[in-house]
Order: sequence, then C-alpha cells, then structure tokens
Amino acid sequence: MRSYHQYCAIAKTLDVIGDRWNLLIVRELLLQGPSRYTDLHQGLPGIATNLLAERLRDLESNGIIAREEAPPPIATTLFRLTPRGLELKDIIYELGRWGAPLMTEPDEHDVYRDTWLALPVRLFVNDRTPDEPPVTIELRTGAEPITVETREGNVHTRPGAAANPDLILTGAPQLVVGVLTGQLSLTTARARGLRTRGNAKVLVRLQPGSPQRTPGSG
Amino acid sequence: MRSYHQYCAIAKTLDVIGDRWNLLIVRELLLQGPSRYTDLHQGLPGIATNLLAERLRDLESNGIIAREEAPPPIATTLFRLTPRGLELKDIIYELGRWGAPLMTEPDEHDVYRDTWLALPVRLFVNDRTPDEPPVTIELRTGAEPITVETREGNVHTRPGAAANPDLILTGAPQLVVGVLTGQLSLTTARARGLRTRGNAKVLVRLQPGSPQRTPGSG
DNA sequence: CAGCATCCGCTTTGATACTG
DNA sequence: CAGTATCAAAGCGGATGCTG
Repeated sequence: MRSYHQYCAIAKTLDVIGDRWNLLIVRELLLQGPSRYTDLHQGLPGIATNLLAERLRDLESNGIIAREEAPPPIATTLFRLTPRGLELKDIIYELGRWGAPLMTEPDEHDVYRDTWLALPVRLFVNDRTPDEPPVTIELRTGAEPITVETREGNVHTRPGAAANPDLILTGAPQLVVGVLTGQLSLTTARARGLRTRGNAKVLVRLQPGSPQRTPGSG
Repeated sequence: MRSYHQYCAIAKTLDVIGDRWNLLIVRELLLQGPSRYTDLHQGLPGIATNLLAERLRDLESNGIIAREEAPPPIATTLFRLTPRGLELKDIIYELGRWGAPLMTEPDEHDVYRDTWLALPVRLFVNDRTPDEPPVTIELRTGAEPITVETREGNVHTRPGAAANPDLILTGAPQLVVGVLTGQLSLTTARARGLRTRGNAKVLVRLQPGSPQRTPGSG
C-alpha cells in the first residue's frame, strides 16, 4: 500500500491493515475460519475480484494470512490467519464495540450476512447475573440462525440453531440488536415486527453494563 | 466517504473512521489535546492541506470532533475530540499495541515526532514490580524529551523533562523503543549509539510481561 | 467451477499555488 | 492562520476473459 512514512506505531499498523477491505477480510477469517477465495468473495459484498486477489497477496506478504493447499475432499486453496494475524482480534473487537451503537440505524441499501450479528452482540452485551444458571437465546434474522449463550459470566455466540433455547427472537437484525443492546424496548420492537417465543425475561440479564473486554473465541 | 454498505459493526465503524488519515487525526488529538489547524497539519507530515480540511469536516459531521472558537489569547479555531471521539481511544491503543513490534525496523524515509513514542512505550511496557517505589525515566530522542513514570503498577508517559529521573536514555527512537520493549539488549543498543545516564537497572522493571490494557489517560 | 488477470471509467489522493 | 482551487497520478469498482 501507500505508506504514511511515519515512525509511529499507529501509522505502521495502518500501513499494513489500513487499506480498504483489509480489515474486513480479517473479519471474515476471524468469524468464518479458514476460507476459500470464493467464500471470501461472497462474504465481502462489493469487493472487486481483482482487489480481493491483490489484498490477499498483500496480507500474505505481510504475514497476516497464509494460504494452504487443502487435500481432498476440499481439494482447493484455503486462506487462514497466521498467529500474527490472529493478534488483530483485539483491534477488530474494539472496532465492533465502537460500531455497535451505529447498528440501530441501518441503511436501506445495506447488505446483511447472518454471521455479522455475532460481533455486536458478543461485545456490547454482558451477563449481569453470572451466578444464575446459563441461558440460551436463538436469533433468527436471516437464512441461518445464531445461538447466544452465557457461560461463566461471558456471552458467547456461534452459528447454528440451539438445542433447547430459553428464548427465540425472530425478525429484522436491527430489531434484534436493538433489543439485545437495550437501545430498543421489547414493546417497541414487537410493534415493529419482532417475534419472540419462550421466556422473554431472560433479556434483562443480557444488557450492556460494564461491557466485557476481549472475550474468548467462539 | 465511500461506504461499504454492509450491516456490520466493523464495516459501520470503518465507514466513519476508515478513510485515509482519519485515525491519524484522532491520534494527534488524543496525544496533543485540542489543536489548531496548523498544528494538526504539522503533526501529520504528508497530508495535503485540502485533505486535512475535508477530513476535519467529515469527522465533525460524524460527531467525532468539534471545532471551537477560542477567545484571546489563543484567538483562533481549536479542534477537539467529542466524547464519542474519545471513545476511539481503545481502538487507537490496540492499533498501537499491535504496531509496537514494527517499530524496531524503521524506514530511512520515516518522519518522526517525539510525542509518537509515547504510545508504544505506554502500551507495550508494564511495571513488573509495582510494589517497589516508583521510577522515572527520561527519554531524549529528538527536540523534546518524554518522561516515563510508573504509578500504581501502570506506566504513564507525558511530554517534557523529568525533575529527578532515575535514568536518562538518549539516542535514536528505535534504540529507545527496542530497549524498553526488550527487543534489544542494553549492550547492543549501547553499541549502536544509545547513551544512558543514571541507574540502568530500572529497565528490567519495565518489560513486556502481560501488557497492561487500556491504561488511564496521561 | 475456483482463482485469478486485464481493461476501462470514475473517484480519491497528493502536490502545489493561491486567498480572506 | 485556516483554509480553497487546480490538476496529475494513483486507487477503486465493474465487467469480462483466461486458465487449471
């Protein structure tokens, strides 16, 4: 990329990951794990295919990602984060935490992927009563459900349905985010189309108090 | 800027602060406090003046910074971070922590400003024996000295000379960073031109162990 | 089909000059 | 001091084509 040519830790970091799309590529690899080129391309709506190829080259030469020839049955190239690339996790988390409040005013043109919801939920919400038995909430905002679980005072998210969820939230992602982050009351969200099934009282447990920092992977 | 048009917390954040120069402007305002246009311009070597003006407009319209007409004796416009802009501190710190290891291989063409050193030092170094009496180290890497102090287990930095420093380090910034982060031995650094005055043993106290997270402002 | 490279029109950036 | 104005160069996005 174009370097800032400044002897400064911030500038040096931005020299490596400041280019357009770079941090979103890291986001995809963090959320999805090792990925094929085509899957990255589909997880990054709007990127030109030549730019994706170029960015992957740059990130590889900077030691952020590595490519790996997977044997059958995959039989294709996989891109994965290196240990150094994984260290960008805290940066991604801070970006997600700062951006969570922006999620309540979505743009009409915005593209949405289910897995993207995991970040604001995990980072902005915390378990206020960690001593009570764990709760499980299933979020249905699109094609694939997401499961939110409390575990030892932390909030974890993972793709897929839950076995025995205490609560199921179905509706537009901004309604789900609004309710989970406490920016939207349950009454208002319901009036705007959110549907709930199960025990909605567990929601008071997951509210932004002192947000958790650098939660575990998952 | 050009939006990613993705309903994702990371993408939304980058829509606001992902443009080139934006985070470095925030860096300057964090390190220097409220600043005049000219001082920002001189603290951001390489930025075109039209770009600085445009970025300041963008950041203001996004609620990150505010401009303020200061009365005499300043009698000019000051740019300062809003509370929302101050919340970017954690992002800046994570960027600085990640970039600190890159500081040992400087480029010949890199520009340097004394205050930039504060970030990697404060973020990458911690006090291993917080119960012992505090130590003070003065860094002389350019025109203006920087003071490093331990206080209740945290490491603080501030511009200016120290009253009674335990140690004074004089030399190129990469030597100072290398020694403080433990990437360079004192012997090697001295051989490359680092000069020390005082009790060099206090350096073993300030080494990267479990790096401190989100230290207080200062 | 997966993983690119090439071409092209548009936008953004950087350098410089100029202004209230 | 605090910007605007201008313009060449680089970067980006979209379409398309190539190769295993």
